[in-house]
Amino acid sequence: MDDDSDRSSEATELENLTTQRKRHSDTDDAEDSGTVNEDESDDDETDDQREVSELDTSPMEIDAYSRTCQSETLVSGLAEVPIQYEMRQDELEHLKNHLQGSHQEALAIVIAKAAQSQSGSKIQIPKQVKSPEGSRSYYKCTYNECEAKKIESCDQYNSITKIVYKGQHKHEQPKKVFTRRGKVLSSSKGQERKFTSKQCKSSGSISNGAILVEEMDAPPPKRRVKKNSMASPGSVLKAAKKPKFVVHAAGDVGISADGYRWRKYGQKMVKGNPHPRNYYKCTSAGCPVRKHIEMAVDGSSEVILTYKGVHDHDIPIHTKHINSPNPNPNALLLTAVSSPNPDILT
DNA sequence: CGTCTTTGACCGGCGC
DNA sequence: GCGCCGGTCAAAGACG
Repeated sequence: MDDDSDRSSEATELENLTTQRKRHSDTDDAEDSGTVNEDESDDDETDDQREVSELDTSPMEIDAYSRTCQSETLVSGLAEVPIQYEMRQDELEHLKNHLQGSHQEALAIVIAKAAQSQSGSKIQIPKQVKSPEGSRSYYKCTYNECEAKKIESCDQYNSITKIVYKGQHKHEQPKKVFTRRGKVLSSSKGQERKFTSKQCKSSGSISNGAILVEEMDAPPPKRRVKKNSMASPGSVLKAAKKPKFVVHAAGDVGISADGYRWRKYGQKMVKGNPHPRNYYKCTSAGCPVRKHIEMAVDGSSEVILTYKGVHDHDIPIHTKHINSPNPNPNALLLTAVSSPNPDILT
């Protein structure tokens, strides 16, 4: 089978996922929110998380609360938490240029930009105003009833020339750090170990382009070991060092165009998500890389891709998108994320 | 006929 | 120790 059909089959899979989402969309909104709340409370709830629940918050409010905490996470850069960051078109262009180089560099840009936009204590929603000299981005604190605003001025090279803060935050700076599933990773005693074992080395996102990239150290290996094949401690150690990437992408972006060939080896319903998670292996001989794809729980069309491991080979196909005059920046970013760059591991 | 997908079963980790 | 859960295996079927 050729590469195009590979991509198309995976695209079909994603289309199926999208279809499933659409099929669920009428009924799942209420179900989703209920499921999320229920699941997190009965499964992963920690003391700190209960603290959130005790605030009599709806699932959406909890989500908002966890998002509020994400900027803190970004600063520390050490937790498994999605970080939302809206990237402007000119920034995307800038990113694309850098993607021609190393993806680590590109990631650094995303991260830096995200850090810039979230350097305050809150996630802020930007509204951009362009001018010949550059652009201004308007941010508003998303915290309930908080009127604090930030105006960020950039020059034509997208360098931030001025940041103006208006108003005071009416709340404490959030200190809790949540995992993706709502686990509190820091701020309470006894969480430090887990914090370091699941740390996120770097993060960035493009929410408008709808891609969110997370890179994290792999958690301790959960792979089962066959009874008759004694795994050496060395191999376990090696597995433990497998990097893990989590990519959030909108359903309509070219997420299948990461350039590698994948073979589906499993599908599983996971708790807290009405949509199945699909498991894929890289089909290249000996390549240990795996990924799984699932639809986001929330009402968005977001698709969550999780990559495990590093490809020990080059991209097997010619990604003509990359060489085209107008490459899809999202596909570029995904290609960058999954490309076998050893630098990203260190 | 080879390759890929589907899907139920199995296994290990983890929390209680 | 038990049960739940996520991840993987592998047989069977589908497909080109």
